[in-house]
Amino acid sequence: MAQQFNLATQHCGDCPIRHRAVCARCETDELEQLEQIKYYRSFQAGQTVVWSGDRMDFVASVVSGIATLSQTMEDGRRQMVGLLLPSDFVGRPGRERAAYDVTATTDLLMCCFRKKPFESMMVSTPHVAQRLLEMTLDELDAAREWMLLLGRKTAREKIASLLAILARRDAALALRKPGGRLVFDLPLTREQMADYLGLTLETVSRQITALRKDGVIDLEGTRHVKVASFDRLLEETGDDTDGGFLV
Amino acid sequence: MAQQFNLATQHCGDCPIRHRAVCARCETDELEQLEQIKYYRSFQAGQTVVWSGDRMDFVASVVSGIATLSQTMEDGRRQMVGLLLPSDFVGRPGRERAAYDVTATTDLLMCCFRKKPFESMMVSTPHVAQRLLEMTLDELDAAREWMLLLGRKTAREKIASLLAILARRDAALALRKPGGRLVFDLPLTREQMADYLGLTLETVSRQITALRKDGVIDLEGTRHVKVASFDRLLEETGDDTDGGFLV
DNA sequence: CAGCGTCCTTGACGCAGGTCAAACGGGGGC
DNA sequence: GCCCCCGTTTGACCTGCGTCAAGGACGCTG
Repeated sequence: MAQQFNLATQHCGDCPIRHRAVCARCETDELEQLEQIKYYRSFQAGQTVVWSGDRMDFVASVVSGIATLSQTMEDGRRQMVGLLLPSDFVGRPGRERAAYDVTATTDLLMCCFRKKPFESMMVSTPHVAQRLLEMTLDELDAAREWMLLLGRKTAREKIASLLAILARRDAALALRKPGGRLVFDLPLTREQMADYLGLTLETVSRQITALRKDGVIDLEGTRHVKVASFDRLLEETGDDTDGGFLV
Repeated sequence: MAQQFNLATQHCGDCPIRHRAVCARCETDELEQLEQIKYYRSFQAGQTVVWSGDRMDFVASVVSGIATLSQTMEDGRRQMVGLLLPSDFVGRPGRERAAYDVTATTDLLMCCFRKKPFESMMVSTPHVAQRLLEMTLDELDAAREWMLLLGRKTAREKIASLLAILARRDAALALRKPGGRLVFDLPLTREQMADYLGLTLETVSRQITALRKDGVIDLEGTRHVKVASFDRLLEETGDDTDGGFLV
């Protein structure tokens, strides 16, 4: 299912996320250094990678699959605060314990770096630190976009926004433009979507049904989505349609 | 009102945010470099610093006063996505245009760096880049905390959380512990609080009244807050009371 | 094939918070 | 002193989404 790139003989040069992950800017000698402190770990769909508050002695890149970051309140209310896709970075140099629950929502392969030596590399090899800064700034922008969604959008707009993000990402992976018709699979259950959007799973289900009835999307089974017109979907997100995306 | 530190003869060595801003880690020779590309700008309460989408040829540190970052939807719904206090950083190296509206909510003094030379320094002086990464990671954590608030907290919990943050920060500036009784002024109008919390100003007003009636806070006029018991306030935020704060 | 578990949908109902409207209060200008 | 403006409070009403509950679709196991 996930591209099984051989765990015994992995070389960074062959890595599918080589050009987008935290190592993107590294020269070959820097890669060799990274190679010495890295190891792979894989998780099954549904498994927890770490619990918030746990000691965490590595940082990592997602190689394949999808993971989530989430926070839980004492009474069980949960909010997802990050959706990690291939090439995304997990963990914070200089921090000893995980600040969030990290969960594999699909089968997941992570490229882990031992924290201590990684922290040294942060100082010695600027290319790693530079790339990490860039990625962190992107994440901050995404988080702020998400704050607008959580604070001000209606349930329908939230669903449309999530679908638009997933569609865009899917198109990006397949190197297509998200212009016309799109087809993709939802990588999240209704409950996970609800946790992402600050809704209940019932509301998610109802709004998806509504978007289907209104012809914005088409569903085959419960996860397979067809978007007839991406522009139509965008109209439903409440975002500026015309305004170009920065980034 | 703001500590008027003389704009004509400013030296980084005397700067009130010297030890906490993006320049915190710099040695004296690095400071001298920064000094050559910096200039001060001040804004009156209510003024806009930049509009989202505007060209922005500087990055900056807040020296004194408070600024906000916010996003606005076409129909006028607004969400604050950042509250900038002294030492906080504004702008993104490598980006040409502002991604958010930046507004001065009090009289504001900013230490601006011309973007081009600042970007060169990012490469040449690792201390600047390191500090910026650290600050950005902190901001990302704060943003994620805020996502939990926006997505899952009740109106009362939102208000209590905001008050707790303001109280904590005020105590930090004054070098006191937020243990017992606290007194501070709200730096935001009810409407700005609403924009921060994803509420309407009416709901903010009602919940503040409710907290006052329940003896959690005490109000003198409309902005001056007394917190009898910080622990009591924390109970109202919905957060883990016991759990230590990471950071 | 029956039985079960997981995920999803749908309906009925209630309430937290949004909307609309009116009025208050304090500070500044004249 | 008076007026006006802005931020704020309060009330009455409404509605979007949450809650609770039931049932359907699908896949897995025995």
